[in-house]
Amino acid sequence: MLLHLDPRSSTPIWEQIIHQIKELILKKILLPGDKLASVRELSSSLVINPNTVSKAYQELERQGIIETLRGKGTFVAECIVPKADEQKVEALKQSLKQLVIEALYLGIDRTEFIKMAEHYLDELGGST
Amino acid sequence: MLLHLDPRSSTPIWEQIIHQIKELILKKILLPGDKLASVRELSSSLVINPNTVSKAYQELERQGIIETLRGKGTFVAECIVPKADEQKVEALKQSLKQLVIEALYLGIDRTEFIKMAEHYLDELGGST
DNA sequence: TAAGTGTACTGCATACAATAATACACTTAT
DNA sequence: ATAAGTGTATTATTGTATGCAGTACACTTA
Repeated sequence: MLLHLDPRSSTPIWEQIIHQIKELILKKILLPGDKLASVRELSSSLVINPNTVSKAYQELERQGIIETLRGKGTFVAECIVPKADEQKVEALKQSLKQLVIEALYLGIDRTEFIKMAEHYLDELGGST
Repeated sequence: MLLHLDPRSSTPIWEQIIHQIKELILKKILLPGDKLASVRELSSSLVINPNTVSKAYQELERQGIIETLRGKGTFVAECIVPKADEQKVEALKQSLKQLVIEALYLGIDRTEFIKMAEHYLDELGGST
């Protein structure tokens, strides 16, 4: 589990952990049933507080992405059937809109933006 | 200037103001030279503190999107030539990557995501 | 002169992130 | 049984960011 944290980022550490674990799962580097590093292991290797790792794991479990067994550890859950949470989809659309606005102000044109999106969709298995 | 704020959002009010003004400019609803509502006007109509509006205007001016003349008011600047700020482009790519991850976990597939992106690019004049 | 601009500053309340230091409940291996 | 390793819970503390309140200043226009 090689995670790269940026302490100077404005996004909280526990969110960075969530993002990267999700990415590893989408890329099939972490497979269903795989054991994650323990709270104390990960917190020690990242030199952060155990509570911060615990918070990330709890949120991932709340989303059904990992499962935790007391005394045994935390594991990648089976492939989840994504439920169309209309509220979250709407929030994602707003984020996408903001991203498009920022891109246009950075001089990124339509084709370039689409190309970037396709790149990440391919990288993360968006067509599987 | 019809702005819609969400006090319960986690994104700061001053950022929400920035986002919406940028959107109005991209949509050509606000044109170069147009006068924006004054700090006190806008803060009064939105029922927020004048300092919050001032912070939004200052950031917009720092980005070269509006111009402010003391005692006269703030105005939409001339069309800016977007400079390819490599650092900001890189940050935007990371945000896009996160957005793709979230979308996939929400069950949004490749074609649907691309369709959403194209919609906003069209709406905001990404091909002009 | 008066009213309307943007700006600057202090203080205050609130919320969140992150840490520190413990303690608890459970599982596994010895 | 015991010890070590799991996740979890609690309390306290620190730092940072947001937002508001209040006030004051400098400038432009009528």
